[in-house]
This record gives sequence, C-alpha cells and structure tokens, in this order.
Amino acid sequence: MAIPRILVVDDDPDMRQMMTQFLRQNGSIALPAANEMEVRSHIDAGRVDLVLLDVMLGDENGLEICKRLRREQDVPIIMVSALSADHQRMEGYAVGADDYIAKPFNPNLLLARVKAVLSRARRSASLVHRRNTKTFHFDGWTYDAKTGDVLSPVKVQVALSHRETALLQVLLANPHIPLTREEIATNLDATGEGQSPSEATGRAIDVLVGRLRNKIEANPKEPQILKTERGVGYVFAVDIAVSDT
Amino acid sequence: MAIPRILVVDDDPDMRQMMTQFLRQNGSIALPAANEMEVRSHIDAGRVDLVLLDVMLGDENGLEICKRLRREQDVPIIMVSALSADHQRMEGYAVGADDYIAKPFNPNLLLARVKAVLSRARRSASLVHRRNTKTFHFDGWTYDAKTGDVLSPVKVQVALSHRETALLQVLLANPHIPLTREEIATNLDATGEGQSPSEATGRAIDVLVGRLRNKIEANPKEPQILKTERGVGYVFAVDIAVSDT
DNA sequence: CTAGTTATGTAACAGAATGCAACAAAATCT
DNA sequence: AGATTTTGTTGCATTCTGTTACATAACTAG
Repeated sequence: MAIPRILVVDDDPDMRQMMTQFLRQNGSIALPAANEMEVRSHIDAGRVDLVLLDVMLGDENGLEICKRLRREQDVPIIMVSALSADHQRMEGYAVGADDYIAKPFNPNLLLARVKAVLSRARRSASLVHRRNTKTFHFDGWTYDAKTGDVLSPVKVQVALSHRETALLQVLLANPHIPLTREEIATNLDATGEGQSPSEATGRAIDVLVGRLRNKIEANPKEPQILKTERGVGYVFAVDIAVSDT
Repeated sequence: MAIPRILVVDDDPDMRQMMTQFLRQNGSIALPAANEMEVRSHIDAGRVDLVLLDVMLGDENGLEICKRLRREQDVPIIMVSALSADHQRMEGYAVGADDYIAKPFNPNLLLARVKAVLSRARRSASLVHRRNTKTFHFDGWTYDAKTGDVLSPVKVQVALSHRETALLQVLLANPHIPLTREEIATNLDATGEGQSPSEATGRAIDVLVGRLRNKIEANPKEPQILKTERGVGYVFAVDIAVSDT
C-alpha cells in the first residue's frame, strides 16, 4: 500500500487537529471528519484505508456508527475512547472494530496499532477476496475478476498481460479518483504481499498505462477511460457497474 | 491422508513465515492466517486438517477463538504460546485444545506433536465412519482422491502420471493461492516422506505444469485452470467442490 | 503571443520469465 | 534384458516488462 489514507473522526477540533497532524508527520494521509455525514462522504469517495473513530461523538454514538459502517462497508476501524474500561473495549470489538485504543494514548502505540490493522486488512483481503466473484462493466467493456477475462464492447476477448490486468484492477478499485504513479506502482506490487517497492524506477507506469490504453481505448490518442491528470497521475474516468456472479 | 493441511495462525508475520516454511519443508501444506476471520475463511473452505493457534493474537484472544472453533467445528487444534506457565497450559486444554506447545519450541518437537495429533484425529475419525476419501470437482472435471482417477468433462478417463497426479493434489489443496515453484516442488516431494533433494534443480516444475496442462486444459495455450502468475509461480484458478464418497 | 520549461506519449531496445520441443536418464513393465 | 513410459534437462522461441531517448503537448514567465 502506497500511502495509507486514514480518516480521523472526532468531534473535538483540537483533538482532530492533533491526530491528523501527527499522522501526517508519520507518513499517512489524514482526513479529518467531525460527524457521520462527513465520514460517509469520505468513504463513499472510496479512498479510505482505515477509520480512527472516537467513541464519544457529541450527540452521535461512535459505536452505532461503527456498527453501521461495518454492516455496509469493508473498511478497517480502530475505535478511540477516553474510557479504557474493559467493558468498553469489549463493546468496541462487539460492534466490529478491528482494534481499540484508549485516550490519552502514546502516539507510537497508535502508529503501531494502525500499522498492524492495515497489514492485517491487506492480507485478509488477499486471502478472502475470491469469495465474491465480481464482474465489472464500464463503457461497454466487461472485466471478470474471477477469470480475469476482458471482453470488448463487441464481446471480443482481449488478452491483457499480467501487469496490465493488475493495473486495471487498481483502477477499477478507484474510479474517478486520480492516482499518483507511486500509488499505482505500490498497489500493483501489493498483489502478492509486501513485495519490494519497485518504485522510483522510472517511467514504467507511464508505459504500462500506454499499453493498457492501446488495448481498451477506442482511440488511444484521445483516452476516454484512462485519462491523465497532468501533474498528478492517472484517473479511471468512466462509471463502473459491478455485478456479482 | 495424503498431505496434511495445517493452518498456521499467528499475528506476527515473521513467526508465520518461519512456521509455514518449516512445515512445508517437512511435508505439509501450511496455510498462513493472521486473525480469526482468515481462520474461518480457510476452515469454511474445508481444507484444514489441523490448526496451530497462537494464544496471543495481538488483540484477539486465541483462547476465545479456540473455544469458538471447538464449539462449531471439529478440527484438531494445537495451541502455541510464549507463555509456558502451567496454568496457561491448563487453560489451553480447558478451552478444548488437543495439545499445547510453548514458544520458542524445538521444531522437531512441534513436528512430533503435529503428527501425534493428526494420527489421533484420523483414528477417531475412522471410528465414526467418516471417510476421508474425497472427490474433487472443478470446471467439469472430477478427481477421485481415493482411486486417483481423473474424469474429463465428457466423462472420459484421463491417465495422469504419478508426478502429474501429485501436482494436481498440491494444486487442489491450494486453490486460488499462487504457489512458487519451490513450494510446489517441496510439496510434491513431501508426498511420500523423504526429504527434498530435488529442488533448485531447474525447470522441472515448468515442464510438469505444461504436461498437466496438455491433459486437462481445453486449450493448453490459454490455460483457464492452471494459470501462471508471472514472477511468482502457478495458481489453480477455478473453484473446487469437494464431495465425500 | 513567444520562447523556454516541464510533463507525458511512445517507439525501440534489452533483460528476464515462460512455453515447449527434443533429447537423455530413470523407472517400470514384460 | 529389451521395450515402454515417465521425468528431468537443455536450448531456443516467444512473451512480458522496465528503461531510454526522443517527440509532443501543456504550462509559465515575460
């Protein structure tokens, strides 16, 4: 995983500020949120790797939010609370949190927990993701995640290389969200497990994108699907429909 | 029982790595898991002969997991722990573990325990008339583990060589999990008992895979079942249904 | 608007990984 | 033993993938 995006949910502005700042200094992207609405808008945008959720959220109940999130999304959650009593912790787990940490906490302990949860999530994803075999439809194209087959709008099989398929998967997982080259590279390599971060190599991603374009764009010179975001990276720019098989 | 499948549950990646590697070198198929969710996904998939369960699983409690597993499943469990105090051991047994071993442990001692528990389990299983002769169905094909017969989708018998059969077994035990050539080789040799002198030899696995493909793939040039994972190894890429005979 | 600067597209190349046919050694069968 | 089958090895063809170099395109400062 390139850079983890962490959603910091706390209704106290000072606390939010402190946590986001700390997380940013330690190499993650921290997104602040004060209530459930903001949480959802971030998560729906699809770029959250982990949620740090305060149990006490003013009027709202963090536990309830956690429960709802768990029911609907598959995002790791660490509960944060000023109450450290054991029964609180148990309650945290009961509603589906991945971890629980009590305020005030040792910053490094928080980091450690975050890392642990993230790595666990990554691994379990790779082990379980065959469960639901999904098929993606976009712009007339079809990608069957189970077989890896790609069908053109005229239902002709198109052969993608391994790397190209991996790229397509990364893109499909992040529609409409510009991804930097580094993010793409890391996610590509993350296929197996914590592999070597082959990044910093050069223009490999550019070339790879070009190759994928040649295969799935009607007019590669004028990409409609895989657009480039100058100064940033690339975006999967069309809508996706997902169907379970 | 051809090759025992052992689920290694530990939240420490290094420890997981070490144990799985050791077990594989000694003729079992080791499946790594970091948390209860992964444990369940493996067990539900029905391919686990034994669980090596660490008592300390980060924030999850191994004892609790053990208790739950015992209540729901009938799979042998060996608890592993850094704590060797007697009361810990007792607690391990209390929750239904079949055996208890303290970290750091003598590898050979672990092997001995594993074998002991497995043979006990097998014996008791046979008393209950639960046959372990399974038949695998995949992509229209049928493999009878008892007779070793392989039937094509049109019910024609296909003759596989010893080596090819062994390869098929290893693959069937690890569907959807990319295996390196070395892993495959080790597991192949582990069939009988002898050590693994044959690794590092060369491209034997590649050729063997090719031969199996020629026999079970509709179009060997474009494998649907036994796919290659470039830079990694090979994967059995279709779902498997297992039926008891 | 123009010239310079930076980012991106891409063809060509090279190294690595894989498929596979052909051969040789080993094992198994008669 | 001789024949047959199986299995590993080798060399070459093919495919895949990252790098490099140069061509364009997009931006910026004047």
